[in-house]
Amino acid sequence: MSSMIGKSRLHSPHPVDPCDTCRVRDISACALLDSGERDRLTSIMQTTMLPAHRLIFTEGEPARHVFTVTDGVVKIYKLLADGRRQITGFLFPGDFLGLIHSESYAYTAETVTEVRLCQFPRARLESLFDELPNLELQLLDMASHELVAAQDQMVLLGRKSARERVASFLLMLSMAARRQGNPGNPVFIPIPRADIADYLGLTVETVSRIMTRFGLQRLIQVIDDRHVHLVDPATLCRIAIGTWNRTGSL
Amino acid sequence: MSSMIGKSRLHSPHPVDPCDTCRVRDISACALLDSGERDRLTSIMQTTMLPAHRLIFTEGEPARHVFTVTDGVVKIYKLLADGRRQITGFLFPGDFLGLIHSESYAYTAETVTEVRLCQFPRARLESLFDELPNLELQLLDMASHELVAAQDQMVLLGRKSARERVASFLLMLSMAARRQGNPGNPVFIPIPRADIADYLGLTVETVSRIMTRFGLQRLIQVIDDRHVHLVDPATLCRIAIGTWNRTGSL
DNA sequence: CGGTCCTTTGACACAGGTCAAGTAATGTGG
DNA sequence: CCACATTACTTGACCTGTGTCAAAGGACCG
Repeated sequence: MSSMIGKSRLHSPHPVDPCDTCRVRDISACALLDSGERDRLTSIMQTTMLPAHRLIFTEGEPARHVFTVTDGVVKIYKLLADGRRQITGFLFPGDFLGLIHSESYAYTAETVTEVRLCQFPRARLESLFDELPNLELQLLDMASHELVAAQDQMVLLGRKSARERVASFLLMLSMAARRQGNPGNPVFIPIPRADIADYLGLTVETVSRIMTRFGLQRLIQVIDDRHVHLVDPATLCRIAIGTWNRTGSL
Repeated sequence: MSSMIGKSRLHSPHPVDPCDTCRVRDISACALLDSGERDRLTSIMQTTMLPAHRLIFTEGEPARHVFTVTDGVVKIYKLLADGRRQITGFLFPGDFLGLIHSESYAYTAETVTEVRLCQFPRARLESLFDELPNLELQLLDMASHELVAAQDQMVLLGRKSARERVASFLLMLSMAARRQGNPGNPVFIPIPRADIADYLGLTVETVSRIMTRFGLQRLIQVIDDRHVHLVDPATLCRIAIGTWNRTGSL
């Protein structure tokens, strides 16, 4: 059965305070837009800093803004009535948030670390569609990439073993770091075990046990809770994709 | 005029069945397009009939076409190296297939029943983007609905018990039937157990056992392999959403 | 110091997987 | 029409990977 770990702890109910906001720069990762078009975009956006463990918006809330993450890590999740939680994704700098074709958000978003966000009022963003036709294309592009990621996650959740899930997760983090220009190998894990568990469909205990086992098997070296050196990334990768069954004596 | 996200359905003058909003609709029936625009679309499309259990395209294959299902059921899935399979979705009439912003398909698509498809050459579809600006918006709409569905499926796969998954599945089928104007209650299950299992992240045996248990508990009445009467849909629904823990003596 | 939170570890339980057998429906060839 | 595969589904007995529960160590903090 599923876990119902620590839901209350995670809900610090402080929505975005507009007073925190101040206008800054952003590129918003739109390769399709030229500089004039980007200026048009930046003109309607607002930058916000949020501390860790802060709600950005909740499932069902009217969707008034769309965001991009410019710094830090955000998690998005859905809850079942009894508190079971599934984290459907982590967002890193450059990722888009709240792109939902409906009046209300379909999930809850919360900061994991301290986060810098760019906020676009949805109404004004949509009014730019006529003006910036490439914008829609860009959004479509993003949505279909998210869809691909979602399908990979369904494979992970439906068909992978716990070891395979954890291996996939470590490699995912490593790649995310590299994409941001950070070193991918001593992997920095800005995400607590409870969130990893709820992302992988496991319990904290299982995640913890697998990490120690990977350590004993010399696949990784656990530096501390938040830092892991990938000693044998090739094997980890084969574990992650489901080629590699030897559990070893451990 | 509706250049606003979500306008097509949510701001429509007619009240809509909430079930309707859960699914992507046929692109050529798209509300955003006028009849001339629809003609433009139909001019580049081709209709095909396929028998059951036929590959439509495979993961990794160059994505040359985009499809809509007009009749029958299609499954899309991904495989792990050792043959484990995760079905990431079933497509019913009106659903869109192959909407991928990349050179190759991200998953395999196969007919479950006999199927009628409309085929659009991707290159020609994309060249219509300038001509029919609403088309992109419609595609964005579809993609974001699929994304919502994908997130629900992640909750199911990551956090729901076997009973909860099977209950969710039966209700999903019932709603899909109703959306197509068919009776939703004696549910017709055009999908073999093996496919149900690979969709729910279970085994055939477990699916089978749960179905009989639901029968013994008078929640459903199994007419035959492919027909089930939902005797107590309310309880099934509470099971599906995770409110209802009594396993009963069975 | 004594709390609180996060993580790890151990002992144990159980949901669901595995393996194997049995039944029913359908098709196939003679 | 009958043997006889073949395929799909169910059922039972058993096993195992993860979940559950409980405890303990560290880090941080007022």
